Amino acid sequence: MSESASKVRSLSDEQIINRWGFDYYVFKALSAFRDADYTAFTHFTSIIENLVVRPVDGHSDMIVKLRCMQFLSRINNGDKLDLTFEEPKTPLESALSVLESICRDMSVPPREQECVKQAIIETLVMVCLRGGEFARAEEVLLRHFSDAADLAGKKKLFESLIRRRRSSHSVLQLSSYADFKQDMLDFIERLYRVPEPFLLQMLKRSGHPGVSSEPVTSSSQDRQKTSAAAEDHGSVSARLSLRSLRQVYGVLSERYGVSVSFTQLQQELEQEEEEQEQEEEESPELHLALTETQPETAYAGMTISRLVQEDDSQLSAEEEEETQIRIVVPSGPDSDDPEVQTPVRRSDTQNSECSSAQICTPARHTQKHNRIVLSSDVESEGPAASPPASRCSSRHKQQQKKSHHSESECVMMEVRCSSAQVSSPARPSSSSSSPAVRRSDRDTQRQSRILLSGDVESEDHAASPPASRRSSRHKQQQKKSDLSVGESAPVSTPARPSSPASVTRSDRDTQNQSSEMEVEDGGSSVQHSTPARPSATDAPRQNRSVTVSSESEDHSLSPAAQTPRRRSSPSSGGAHRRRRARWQDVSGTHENWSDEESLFSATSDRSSKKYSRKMWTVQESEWLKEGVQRFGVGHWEKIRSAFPFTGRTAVNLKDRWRTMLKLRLV
DNA sequence: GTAGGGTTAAGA
DNA sequence: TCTTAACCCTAC
Repeated sequence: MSESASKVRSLSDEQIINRWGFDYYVFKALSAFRDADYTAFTHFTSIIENLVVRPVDGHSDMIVKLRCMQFLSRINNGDKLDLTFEEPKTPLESALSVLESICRDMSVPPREQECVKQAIIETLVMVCLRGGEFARAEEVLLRHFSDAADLAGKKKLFESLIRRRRSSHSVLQLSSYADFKQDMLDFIERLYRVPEPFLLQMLKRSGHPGVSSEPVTSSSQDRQKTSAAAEDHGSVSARLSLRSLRQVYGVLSERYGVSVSFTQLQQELEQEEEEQEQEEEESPELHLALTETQPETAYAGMTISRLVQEDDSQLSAEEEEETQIRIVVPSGPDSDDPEVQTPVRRSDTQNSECSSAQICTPARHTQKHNRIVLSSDVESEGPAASPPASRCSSRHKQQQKKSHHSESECVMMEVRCSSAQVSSPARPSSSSSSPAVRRSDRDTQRQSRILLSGDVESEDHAASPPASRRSSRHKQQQKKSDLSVGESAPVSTPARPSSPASVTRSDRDTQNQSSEMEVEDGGSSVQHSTPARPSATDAPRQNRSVTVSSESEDHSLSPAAQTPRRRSSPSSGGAHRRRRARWQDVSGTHENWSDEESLFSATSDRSSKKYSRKMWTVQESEWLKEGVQRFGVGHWEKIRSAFPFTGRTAVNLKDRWRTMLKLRLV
């Protein structure tokens, strides 16, 4: 067998399946974008974002796809001037950077490149003007706007509007932002046509009725489809004979270069089943929960519970039960928003004046509501265009809800961290990729996230001085060993009130564990070599889960995960504690993933610039190594833009390289 | 943009 | 309190 084939064989089931999932969600995200269902788009990018922190079989076009997603995410948020993907750039400026990378990686005709660039810049100027940000408009105009003769008139006009502080002008209304988004999508699609994903093909081949690669058309439809798909999935698998499955697998695995044999998979499956059975003995409900049929729980609780069940076999039975109960409770009257359901659609905005504020608000609302949604599992979207005032009221609502549901939200965060990492459809993207889910003990970052997600919680989380942070950290650490994960509420300090954020620590840890994404890009896959570092009392990952499987063990050996900075609480007691200990053990640090790390998510609040530390993931280190191989040491900027680093500067790369050299990792 | 020394945050 | 990875600052 060829080397690559054996490499493929060495891939874990998770890597392969994540790759399928990745392809699928990229496909869906593009479809959603095409249908101007930007809410769904952000949901999908959020899923992708979470997916890629898990080990993924990184095939050749993965980076291209990631770039496209990055680009569209920035475009999608381009009318929100208060968001940033990379400070201090506006989303559209970030889009320009991504565009450069795209153009570098793929052969884009210079003419088209220039056109797209110019379109972005013009739109950015218009967005600034519409939003009354004249200084910024001027800056953009000076810094980016082409001096080409044919654009001189337009430039002059913009200059004049800036001078006169005019935020409305016929020119500004000529094109809507929604049109612009679609133009950018056209560009991406011209550049790279995403093939139909393997999973869809599988589903089609299974003869499953109603399966089409048609894009989602609206979030509500999406919901229906999603839930239908979820329901149907069970029946499909039930209907498929082993023989036909083997045939389909044969054909498709050949096409997609998956050379894990069917028999091998079967064996693994059997093995897993055995292990599952063992687990089942310990937590029979978990197994039950994995079935599609649900007890007559409220609708609202169902999907979330399934999410929990499908993914989080780490949850013990008792947790499971508790989780379900808690999730269902809040899905009361205020769990949905009647005024919602109006995504920004192209048709809507075409005729409208389409001021940036108008465009902005829905997304914000979405982001805000998502958290609620998450706990109620009723997807809702923000009102199409609500004035700031209504935002405020909705904010209050949110806060009220928060106080009511803080407990359940805690659970939700827990749910997310273990199960919904990859799959929560209700999870907002951008900021949302969870203000609260991310590193919570970073005031600045939390603050920025919070701001981004609609300022909902910002008041509660005023930045605290380092000292208090430290003390709160200590407190947490003290409590850590006593607290079970879901009980984070008591962990409250002025700096860190009891909120989902407190849970995020463990959440973070999980993410850390999963952060070492092994992209085996093409043939150059390099499993990260383990540095000879003492790995403390690495409690074995005894709580193996269906999702994490033995993968995580490999990862735990990675440098990032192996950093001695762990507070491994002695694993004693119930599953809570065991799991927690495991997270702590493999996490390396709770800060492996920070806000900026999200591939598609924006952060905001450029003002609060505080030193926050973000550990390097194995994946990033791999990129760096590859970059150095490709471009040579010292070309940090080139390397940075050649890989989808997020939140990393060239200097960061240089520093990391220095550290890697020091640690003899290279 | 990069190199290299200094500083800081956070785990041991 | 020590150690160290990540980050900052400044000179080039």
